[in-house]
Amino acid sequence: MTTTAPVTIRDVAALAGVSQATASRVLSGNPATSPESRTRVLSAAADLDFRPNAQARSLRSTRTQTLGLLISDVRNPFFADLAHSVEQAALDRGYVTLLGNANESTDQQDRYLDTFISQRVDGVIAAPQGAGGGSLTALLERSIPTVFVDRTVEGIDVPSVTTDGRAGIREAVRHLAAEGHTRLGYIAGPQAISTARQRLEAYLEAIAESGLDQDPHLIFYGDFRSASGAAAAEHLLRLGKPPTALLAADSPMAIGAVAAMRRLGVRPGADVALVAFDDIEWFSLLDPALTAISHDVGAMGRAAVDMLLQVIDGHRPASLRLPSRLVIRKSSVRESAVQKSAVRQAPAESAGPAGPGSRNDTKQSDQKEQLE
Amino acid sequence: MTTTAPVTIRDVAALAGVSQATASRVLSGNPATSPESRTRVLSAAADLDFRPNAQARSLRSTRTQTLGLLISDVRNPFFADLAHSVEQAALDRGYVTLLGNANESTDQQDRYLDTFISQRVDGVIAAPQGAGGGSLTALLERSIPTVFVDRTVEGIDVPSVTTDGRAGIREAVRHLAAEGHTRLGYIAGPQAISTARQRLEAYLEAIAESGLDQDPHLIFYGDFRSASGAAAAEHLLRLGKPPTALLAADSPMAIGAVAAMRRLGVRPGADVALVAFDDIEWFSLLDPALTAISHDVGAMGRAAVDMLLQVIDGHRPASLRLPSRLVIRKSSVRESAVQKSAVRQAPAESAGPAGPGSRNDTKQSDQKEQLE
DNA sequence: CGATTCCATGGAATCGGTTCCACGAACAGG
DNA sequence: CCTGTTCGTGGAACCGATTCCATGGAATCG
Repeated sequence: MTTTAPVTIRDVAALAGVSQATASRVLSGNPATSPESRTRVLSAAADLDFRPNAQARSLRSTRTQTLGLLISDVRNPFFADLAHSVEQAALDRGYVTLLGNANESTDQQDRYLDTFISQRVDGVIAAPQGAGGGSLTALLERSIPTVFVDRTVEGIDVPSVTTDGRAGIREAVRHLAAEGHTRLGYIAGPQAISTARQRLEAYLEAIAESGLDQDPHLIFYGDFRSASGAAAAEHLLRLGKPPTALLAADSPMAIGAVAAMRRLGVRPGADVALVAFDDIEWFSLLDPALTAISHDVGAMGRAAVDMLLQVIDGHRPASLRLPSRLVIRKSSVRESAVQKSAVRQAPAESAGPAGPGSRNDTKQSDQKEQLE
Repeated sequence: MTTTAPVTIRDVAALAGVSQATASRVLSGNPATSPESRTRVLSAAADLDFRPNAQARSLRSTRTQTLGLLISDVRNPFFADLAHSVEQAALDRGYVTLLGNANESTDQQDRYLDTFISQRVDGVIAAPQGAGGGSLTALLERSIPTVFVDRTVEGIDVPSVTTDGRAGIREAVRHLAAEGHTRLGYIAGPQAISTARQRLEAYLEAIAESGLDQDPHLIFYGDFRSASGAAAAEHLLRLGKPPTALLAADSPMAIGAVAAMRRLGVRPGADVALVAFDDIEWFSLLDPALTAISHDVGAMGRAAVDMLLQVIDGHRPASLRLPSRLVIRKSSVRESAVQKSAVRQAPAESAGPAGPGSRNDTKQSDQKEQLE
């Protein structure tokens, strides 16, 4: 338990027989160094197993090589995917990621943004919620490079990468209309969140366009978590004139809806159609497989990092809207029981590269194949 | 774009009419301050919207209020849950979490551990992999407080929170034996990881104990990712004498196995039984619902944080082994087609509080119920 | 060959907090 | 009334890097 004093750059310089300044230049890649001192410093650093103190470094240089990622919940598979792609893209460019879970709470969001400010992160990628107040303003007042991802905040003008849900939702509504549904139930997200507002708006437009029933009782406001999706399904399916199809504004609520339908003895697909916003790897494994509005989360995360680095470099990149599209599976297609059992044995979309097993292709790095 | 100089504690002190030292004492909660100067400093800080520079603070105080969490992949629901609980528990105690995804790669693990060292995190919670070499050793040589979670490394003696998989696996094997299976297929994890080794060992013991077939061809070594689970199922089910039940050592591989079984036209439960290690919220939503070995991830994360804080305080807490237990669902129970359709409408375990919709009860904080 | 540029280098200032230390005032005890 | 604590305070050192600036030697140029 001898607490040996940590190795500093002074020790490295001393061992290498050069000044502290030279050691620093070598170790931070400054070109103004002779090959001679370069080798001496590097070998001294290696001998001492020197690890520069990031605090000291960034105190002077005002760059931390750290970026903050604010999301609402890692347990939501969509955000887990997003966190993963952001983190990997950042790592590739030499940044580490500080992760903050707002837990769909504005207080905790502020708490994390404050932390990001104190930590002097070089930039922030945020899936924000609520209005523009609080620490979000503090962030911008300090002109800390920021980009929004997935969500935006009205009135705050920062570059963003979002999904254009409109196309997917319109496709979904048309698809359900084509299947003969006229009364759809919509499980909306919390209207404090931009994506929830946009999806609801797009939905309302789409049902008007397709001439479907616009009864406001068919809309239930959830909170983007699974429990509220369950409550929504129960409520909607117990209406006097229940809908024959449900559309959930995010995947956790769709999961909740599936659970509630099971409890109520309602079979998704056969009895009531179900469509989810956000496609998740294993949605195709449910029986019936879940129809979903899909978008490319990996691309979204990488684009957000690229964009943020541009902002850090002083540019002002244009916002990006990524497309969404409907992936039709069994949960929204009427069919007889016979067809159904046939389908179960060989589901339509499972053979191709879109199948669940092959979805890890974002980066086919080191897939050890097997070895028995 | 007027880049105003950031507010420092000097500015706060000047406005409050006290010295820098006093301002610092007030702002860091040092009791040796008069109520008089306390109010003056606090109001000055508020007026200027002062945010202390965490770098400067921790450079001098050698405490960063930051801890590093190293996991292998956030996209694995088990680790997402773990990350969430660790992060929340840490936040409650005033720490922020630096998240590192090793991506099941030792190189990336080292890269993140190096970052943690450079960032001078106050402690590290790691689900490690590989042998004890590399940056793991560097961490311990610097006596940086560390605890292992979920996994351990042979020969490295740090406190850990792990799951005792033995009981769950034995239960699972007995259950399958009782269902009449004699040839089980086992989808093992990579043997560089402690949990994979332990689970395999427990499995081998259990099948010997239950007198089941010990044919080594029935064991397939995957990599804890879904693609390898799919490969495993395909391989095992195409053997000359295929197994009648599969046991997967983690949930992504189980998901891959489900996908592969679908592709092969093999019905989980009815044709081949399937049991997964790690229970996931929506496993009960699959049809048939997946039998799984379950453990309390939230408790694991919280315990890891508690333990780490004790190590930081200079104590030497004892390691903790959390229990696992088998949750039997339809995927491992033989039944007739008639029973099956009845079950689909009201699955056995969905009514009670263990149902999927209610699984968010780890912390029933602010569940907005609904509002329509 | 002398003047000028180039370049690697070391000394010292610096980033923005925390903390050591000395000091003076207030207060309690004898 | 004098001594001994206690307590809040300010000045200054300090944490460990980066970076400004001056310097001297080598290389280049007229």
